[in-house]
Amino acid sequence: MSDGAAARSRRYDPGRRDRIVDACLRVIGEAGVAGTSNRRVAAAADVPLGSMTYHFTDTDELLHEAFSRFAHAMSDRFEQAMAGARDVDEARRAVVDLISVDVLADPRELVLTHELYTLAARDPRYRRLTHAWMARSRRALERHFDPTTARLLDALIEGLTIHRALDTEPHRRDEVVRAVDRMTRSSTAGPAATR
Amino acid sequence: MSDGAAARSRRYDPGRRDRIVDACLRVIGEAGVAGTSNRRVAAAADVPLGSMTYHFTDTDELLHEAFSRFAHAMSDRFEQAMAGARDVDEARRAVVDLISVDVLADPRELVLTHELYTLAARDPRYRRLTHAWMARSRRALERHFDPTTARLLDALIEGLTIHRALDTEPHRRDEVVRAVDRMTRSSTAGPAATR
Amino acid sequence: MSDGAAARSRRYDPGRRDRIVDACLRVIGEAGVAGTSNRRVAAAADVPLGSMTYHFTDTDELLHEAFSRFAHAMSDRFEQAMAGARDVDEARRAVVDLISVDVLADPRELVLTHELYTLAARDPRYRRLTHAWMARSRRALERHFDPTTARLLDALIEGLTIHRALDTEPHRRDEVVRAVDRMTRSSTAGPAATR
Amino acid sequence: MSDGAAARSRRYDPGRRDRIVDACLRVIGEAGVAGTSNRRVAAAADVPLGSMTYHFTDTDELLHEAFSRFAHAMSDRFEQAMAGARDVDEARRAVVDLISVDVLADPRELVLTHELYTLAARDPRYRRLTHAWMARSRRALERHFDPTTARLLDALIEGLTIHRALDTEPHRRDEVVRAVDRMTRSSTAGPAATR
DNA sequence: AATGAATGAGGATTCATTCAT
DNA sequence: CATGAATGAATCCTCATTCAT
Repeated sequence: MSDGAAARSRRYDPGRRDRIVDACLRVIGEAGVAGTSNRRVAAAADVPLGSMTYHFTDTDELLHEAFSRFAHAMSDRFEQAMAGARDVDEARRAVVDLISVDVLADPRELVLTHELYTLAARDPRYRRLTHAWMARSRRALERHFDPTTARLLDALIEGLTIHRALDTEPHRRDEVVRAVDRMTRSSTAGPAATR
Repeated sequence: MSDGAAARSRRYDPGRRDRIVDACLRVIGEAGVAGTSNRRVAAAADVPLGSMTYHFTDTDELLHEAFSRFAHAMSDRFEQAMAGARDVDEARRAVVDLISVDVLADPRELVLTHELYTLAARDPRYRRLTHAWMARSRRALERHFDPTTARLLDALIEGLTIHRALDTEPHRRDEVVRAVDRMTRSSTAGPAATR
Repeated sequence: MSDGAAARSRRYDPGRRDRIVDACLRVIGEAGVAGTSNRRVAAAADVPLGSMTYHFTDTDELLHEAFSRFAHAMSDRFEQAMAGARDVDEARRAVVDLISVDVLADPRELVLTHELYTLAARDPRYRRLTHAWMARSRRALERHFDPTTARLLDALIEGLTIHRALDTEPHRRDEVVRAVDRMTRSSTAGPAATR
Repeated sequence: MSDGAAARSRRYDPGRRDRIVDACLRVIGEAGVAGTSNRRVAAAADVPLGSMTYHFTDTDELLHEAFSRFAHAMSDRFEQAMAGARDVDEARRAVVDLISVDVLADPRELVLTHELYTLAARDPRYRRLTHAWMARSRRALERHFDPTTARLLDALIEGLTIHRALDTEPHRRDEVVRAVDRMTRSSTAGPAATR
C-alpha cells in the first residue's frame, strides 16, 4: 500500500502521459522520427499499446508534444546560461561554452534538434515551436547585447553548432572564441560597408 | 509528333536510374524521408515498382545516392557563386545573396538540407556527404578569405540560412550584410579577447 | 439460424491461434512447406492476413508450432497403439498395422512427415522435434521389446513406411509381417556375426 | 588460346547446362528447395540470370533434372558398393558401412534425400525417381540376398539411415550390425509367425 | 478508465519470367 | 545463341488505428 513503484498499479498510473512523452523523445533520439512508431514508444515506456491511442488521439499529437517539451527544455538551458552571466564578458564566455561543450555533448540532442528542424521545414505547427525557441534565445541574448547583435549571434551559434556536429574534424575552441568576438565586438555598427 | 515520350518503350529506358534518383529527391522534398517510400518514388518517376529494387538493391542505396546528388548540386552552386566574384567585395555580396535570395527561395531545398543533416546526425555515411560539402564550401570561400575567416563565415552562412527559414518573421537583407561584414572585416584578428 | 458461426464476431475469437495452426498443417499437407505462405494459411483459416503476424511474430514460429503439434499427434497415436497391446504378439500385430494401414492411409501425413524430416535435416530446432518423437516411439516399444530391439524395430518401421509410400508397387502385408518377425524374434542376440 | 577456364568465353560455353544443374544441387543442399531460386542458382553457377530460362524452360525442369542426377549418383554409389562385395558376408559389411559411414557423412546428401522424398510424396514425377532408385537398390542387393530379404533390407537401410540422421544421440555400429544380421540371417523364413 | 485483440493498408523485397537487343 | 533490362505478382512484415470487453 505504500511501496511506490511496485504499487503503481497498471490501472492507476498518473504521470503515464508524461512517461510516454519522455519515452517518445528517447525513441526519436535513437531511431529518428522515421523509425518511431507507437509500438516502439509503448515498449520504451513500458505501457500497453492500447494506451497510446488512449492518451493521444493521434500519433502526431504525441510527436508534437514531445518536440514541444524538447524545445522548451533546450530553451530553458540556454536562458539559464545567459541569466547566469553577470556582464557581457561572462555572456561571451557562456556562449562559447554552449557551442563548444554543452549542447552537443549528447548526440541524442543533436539528432532531436535536426529532426525538429526537418519537421519545421515542412510543417507550420512545428515551425511555431522553433520560432518560439529562437525568440526566447534572442531575448536571453538581449540581456547582454543589442537586438541586432543578439539576432546575428544567435544565428552564428546555430551555424557553429551544426558545423561542429556535422564536420569530421574537431573544432578548436579558440576559433569559436574568435567568431563570437567578431560578432559581438565589431565596430561596424555604422552604415553597412557591403551593400 | 508520333513518337517522343510515348515511344520511349517501357522495355528499354536508359537514364531510368537517373530519373528515379531525381524523382526520389522530389518526393523527399514533398514528403520528407519518413514519407518517402519505394512506391511513391516509383509513381513519381512513372516507373513500375519492381524497377526500384532492380536498380537499387536497397532503399538506402537510393536514398544515399539521392542525397549525394543533392549535396553535390548545392555544392556546385556555391562554388560557382564564389568563383564568379572577382574581388573580396564581390565575394561578400555573393555570400549575402546566397543567404538572402538563392538557396531558400526554394523551400524544397531547405527541407532536403535538413533531412540530410538529420541523417548525418545519426549515420556516418551521410556525415561523409555533409563533410565533403562543407569542405568544398570552405575551399571556395578561401579564394577570397583567410582559412579561419572562411571557416567561420561558412558557419555563419549556415546559421543565418537556417534561422531565416525557421523564423516566422522575414529577415532583412541589411542585417545579413552586417553579419557578413562583421565576420569578414573585423580587426579582431589578434589574440582573442574572450577566453 | 440467427447466430452460430456467423455470430462468432470477427473481433473476439478465442481459439483462433489454434485454428491457424491447424489450417497451417492443412496447407502444408496440400502445398508443402515451400508452397505455404501466410496468405494461404490465412485464407484456409478464414482469418485476415494481419492476424497471422499478430498471433505469430514470425512465419517460422507458426511453422514450428504446426510441426510440433503434428509430431505430438503422431506420437500419441503410436503410443496408444502400443499401449493397447496386451502381450508381445499383439504388439507385433499393432506394429504391422501401423505400417500397413494406419499412418499412410492419409497421404497428407506422409507429406507432413517428410516435410518435417526435411526441415530437421537442416535445422536443429526441428531436429529436436523428430528426436522427441523417436524417443517416445522407442519408449512405447520398450513396453514389449528389449531396448535394442525397440530401437531397431523403430528404424525398420520408418524404412518400411517410407518405402511403402515412395514405391509405386503396393507392399504386401505378409512381407511386413516377416520383417517385423525377423527383427523381433531373431535369436541373433549373441555376439554379432558380422563385424 | 590454350588457357582453359579463362578462355571459356561467356558466349561459348558448352557444359554450362551441366554446371547449372550442379550448382542447383549445391544450392538445394544449402538452402533447401524452398530457398532455391533461379537467381541463387545463377549466382552459384556464375552464369547470367537470363541463362536460366534459356537453358531451362521452367524452374521445375531444372529441379527435376537436378534431382534426377542426384538420385542416379546415389544409386550408382550403392550399386558399386554391392558390386564390390564378393560374398554375402562382405555384402553385409558393405551394407553396414553404407549406413554407418558413407552416405550421411555429408549432411548435404541428407538434406537432398529428404527434399527429394518430400517432392516425391506429392508429385508422381518425382516419385518415379525414387521408385527407380529403390528398384536399383533392390536389384543390387539381390546379387547377395533373396528378393524378399533384399526388399526388407533395403527398407531397413532407409530407416536406420534416417534415424541416425535425425537422432541426436550417435548410433553405435554394433547395433547396425545386429540389425543387418537379424534381417539377413534369420531363420524365420517359414510361414509368418505373426499374422 | 483502460486495454488486449484484431485488422487492413502499406512497407520493402524477392521472384520467375518476358522481351528487345 | 545469349543476355541484361525490365516487370508485376507475391512474399513477409510493420503499422496506426479500431473495437469489445
